[in-house]
Amino acid sequence: MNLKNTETFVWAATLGSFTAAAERLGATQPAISARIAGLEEELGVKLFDRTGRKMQLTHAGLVLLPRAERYVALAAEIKASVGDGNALAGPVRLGTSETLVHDWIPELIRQVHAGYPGVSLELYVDLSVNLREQLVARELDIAFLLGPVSEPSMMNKALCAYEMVWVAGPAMTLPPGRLTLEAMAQLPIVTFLRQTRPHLQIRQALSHPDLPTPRISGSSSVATMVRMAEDGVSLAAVPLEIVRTQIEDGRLRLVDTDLPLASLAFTTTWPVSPPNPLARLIGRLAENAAGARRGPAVAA
Amino acid sequence: MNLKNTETFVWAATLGSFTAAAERLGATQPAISARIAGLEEELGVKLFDRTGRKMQLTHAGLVLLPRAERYVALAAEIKASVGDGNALAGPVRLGTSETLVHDWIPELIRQVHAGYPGVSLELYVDLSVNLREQLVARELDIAFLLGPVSEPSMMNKALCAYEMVWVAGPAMTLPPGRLTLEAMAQLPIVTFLRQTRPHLQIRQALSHPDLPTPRISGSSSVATMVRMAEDGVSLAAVPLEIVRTQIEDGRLRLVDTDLPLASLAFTTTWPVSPPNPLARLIGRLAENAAGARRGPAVAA
DNA sequence: GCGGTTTACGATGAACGTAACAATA
DNA sequence: TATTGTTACGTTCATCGTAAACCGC
Repeated sequence: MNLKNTETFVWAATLGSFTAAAERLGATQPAISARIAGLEEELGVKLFDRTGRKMQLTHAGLVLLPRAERYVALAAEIKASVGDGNALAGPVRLGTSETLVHDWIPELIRQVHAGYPGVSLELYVDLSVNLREQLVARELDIAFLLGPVSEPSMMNKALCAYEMVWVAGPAMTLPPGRLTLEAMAQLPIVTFLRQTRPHLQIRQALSHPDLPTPRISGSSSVATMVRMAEDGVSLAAVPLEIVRTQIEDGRLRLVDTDLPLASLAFTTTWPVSPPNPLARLIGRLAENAAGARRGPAVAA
Repeated sequence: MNLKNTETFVWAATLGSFTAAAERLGATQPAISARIAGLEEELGVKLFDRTGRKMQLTHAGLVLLPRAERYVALAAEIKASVGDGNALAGPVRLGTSETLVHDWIPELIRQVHAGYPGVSLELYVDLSVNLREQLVARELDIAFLLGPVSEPSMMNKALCAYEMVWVAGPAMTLPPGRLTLEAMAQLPIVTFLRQTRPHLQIRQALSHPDLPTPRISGSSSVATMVRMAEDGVSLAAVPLEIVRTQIEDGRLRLVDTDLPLASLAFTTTWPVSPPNPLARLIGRLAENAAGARRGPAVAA
């Protein structure tokens, strides 16, 4: 019961391909073949049915899979509870929305590097829709995104929420008082990309026959959005937490509008199988990092 | 988390000595040192405190031990449930009372060889008192003995019971009717060795000031006892099951006496730690073998 | 000095990557 | 023909046993 062979089996069974498992595990495909063959020889049973285009688990393989997952998980639990930080080692592919990168993600990375030197974080910053796909394809081990992801194979856990606010630069001339939808529809607006929830919400609210066609631009970069607002180019819809310092020193000002924005509720999302203890560790650390830096509670 | 290293740790921790673990695992002592060192390096913690005369588990070692036992047990469970008979392999040191060797032990050995070719049974036939000591010293993995063994580290399970009977050869001249204690005390008697329960029971019953000094001889061999009875040399106290064929074909006859003997209640006994799945397997097979061949139920 | 552990070292065997081969659709 | 898994082979690394050194009683 070689642990490496067992882990390889779990990945090959989950991904349904030796080649994919080889990529995931950073080994060559023949090495995966050899590991599975070794496991099959040790147990005296075939685990995969190799006839046909696509690999299929045999009955023995189906019986083994949940046990192998427990075996791998137990090994990780031992390393976590008995070993020092170096015992838990390996790459973790972490996907995250950009918003979080501007808040507590750097702190998380610091904590991981300090407490678990063996863990190498691979950070993939992308839109939640893309992160979702990558999770399903097992290209990510864990992600922080606008969730939850409604997939039976995915676990979700509420992580943190951000109040969305309208901001403008001091140079921008605005009508006095609260902005009406009519007034907003005439202003250039910048927020997240089209595929995101805030963007969709704004577009829906302002897409009304009685209103002029709104000019909403999407940015993949929070920094860009903030800069455009600071320069007076656009009204911007952004998380309050991200622009808190700019508001405090006057580079941006809050704008009251008739269009209150839903807050951004992030979740930690990860595949239930194969179990990835390193990913779970990152998830727990993220809870702390997010909790410590989270702003005041906000209604959804 | 190499399984072999983990198993080695469990044995070294249980036996409190690398040398003892080396003997138990069929390896040299430096190999054990290397395995423990490998585990310590992988976990980044010391598991044994080597200062002083005798090895001592560190805190980390104490935390690891129960987890390592679970790890080893899970690996064995996988082999048993997924693998074929060859997956479960290794030596099992089985201790047994001689009585059982004359009944169902050969059948058990046949079953093990047929169903689990990788398991090599090492059979140690000895008195229950000695088997008990060997179990405590972890020199046996499992034993069938006159139990139970009252040790916190031992598990006992009732296995089978044998009705004890008095038999004599056809040539022996006996007073008519039921034998009184007085009559018995004048006859040469053969049964198990002095340290055994039947021997003690008979000696106690016949050691009375009003009776002549009984002549009780003990034999380490059931075959010898039977032979002595057949030849008319002695009255013999033996398990009915062992002499059933001799009684049926007239080589021995049952003798009614005023001294009814307690039946022999055997238990399967094994150390709870380290967990030995192979030993448990043998124990379960023994239940079947003993149950299938067990004679009629007998009062204690 | 003695029982027991670690260190040193050479040999055996396991695991990997490269490359060539085989099979399936 | 393209994709995927297997076989062949040379290299590298881990593990073991023998032998010697080390250490606490």
